[in-house]
Amino acid sequence: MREHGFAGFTQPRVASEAGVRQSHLTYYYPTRVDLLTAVAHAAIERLLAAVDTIVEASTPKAAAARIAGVTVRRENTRVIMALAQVADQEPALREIFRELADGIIVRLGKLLEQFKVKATDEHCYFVHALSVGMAVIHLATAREDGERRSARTLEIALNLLKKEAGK
Amino acid sequence: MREHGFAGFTQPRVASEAGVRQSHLTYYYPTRVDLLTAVAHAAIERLLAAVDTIVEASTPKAAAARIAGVTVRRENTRVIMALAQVADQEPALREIFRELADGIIVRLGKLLEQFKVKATDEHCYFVHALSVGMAVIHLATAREDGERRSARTLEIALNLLKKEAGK
DNA sequence: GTCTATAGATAGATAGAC
DNA sequence: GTCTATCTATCTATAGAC
Repeated sequence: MREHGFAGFTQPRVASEAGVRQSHLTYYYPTRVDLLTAVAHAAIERLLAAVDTIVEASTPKAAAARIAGVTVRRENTRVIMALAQVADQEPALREIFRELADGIIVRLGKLLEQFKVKATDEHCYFVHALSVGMAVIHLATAREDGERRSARTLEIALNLLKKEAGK
Repeated sequence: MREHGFAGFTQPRVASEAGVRQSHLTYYYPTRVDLLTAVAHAAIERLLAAVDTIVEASTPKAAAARIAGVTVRRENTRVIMALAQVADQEPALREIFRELADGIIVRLGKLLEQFKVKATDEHCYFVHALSVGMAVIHLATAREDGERRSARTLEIALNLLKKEAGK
């Protein structure tokens, strides 16, 4: 999934990568959705861990750079995006994505508080959505200046929030 | 694609919906990518038209509401997201998405200028990414308060930009 | 030029061997 | 419990009929 996205994620391929027969894979994951659910859990744990390292940033500029770094990891975006599409059609995965979203909001809350920025859920959601959007746009357009652009835009956003809080 | 997303978009289904045989569909669109490219052109034209109606909004609040309305049209997001994933793997579609991104930036520029907001490309990109992110999060989580949340967040964002410009 | 029968490949799932 | 041969469904693409 990291390489070929949703379309490339098939039982035969996964089995082959894992060194087992496709027919054996279905013993552990009887249906395709079972397998996707397991992948979703793993991917989300990974992503939240990445967000945790962002929270450690000490300045808004450093945080912006770290978030930008995550948004341009295309393999990462590819996986989450593929899973998001499954979530759109599968209630089980949707639940996992709600937990992911909540987890990110909590972590961003800590980050913003650290910078003495007003950290309501709405402000956290704002930063979250902005980051997701940049990641998706980067995946689809693959522009070379993606990371710089993301970092600059995040800096602008965090600064705006800071000024808002300063009043 | 509007209903079942990327996974449901197959030649047999499209052909059936169109009232022709699958084998006939391949006469007009020899390969799957040809078909996807045609769909991308149509979807993007549609989306830009929607953005055009947003630009007509006379107040930031009205604009926020209209953008929020677009972000929660799930069938819409489903299509664009599916195509974005194809773009990730197909250079031909990537080019189309770059044009889409540029088209949106231009239109948002007009919108922001209308509100006397500093409308650099970066500020437009900011609003674009924020909107994309909200749409994707809404697709994956399907929360009921999605539209209100989107509208509120966009209002906050536009207000922040306005204050920035007021200085 | 328009359309279809058919091929060729690959997907996901199951019944059953060990 | 672990693993596989095999079945069925479905997909994309082509060669060729009209």
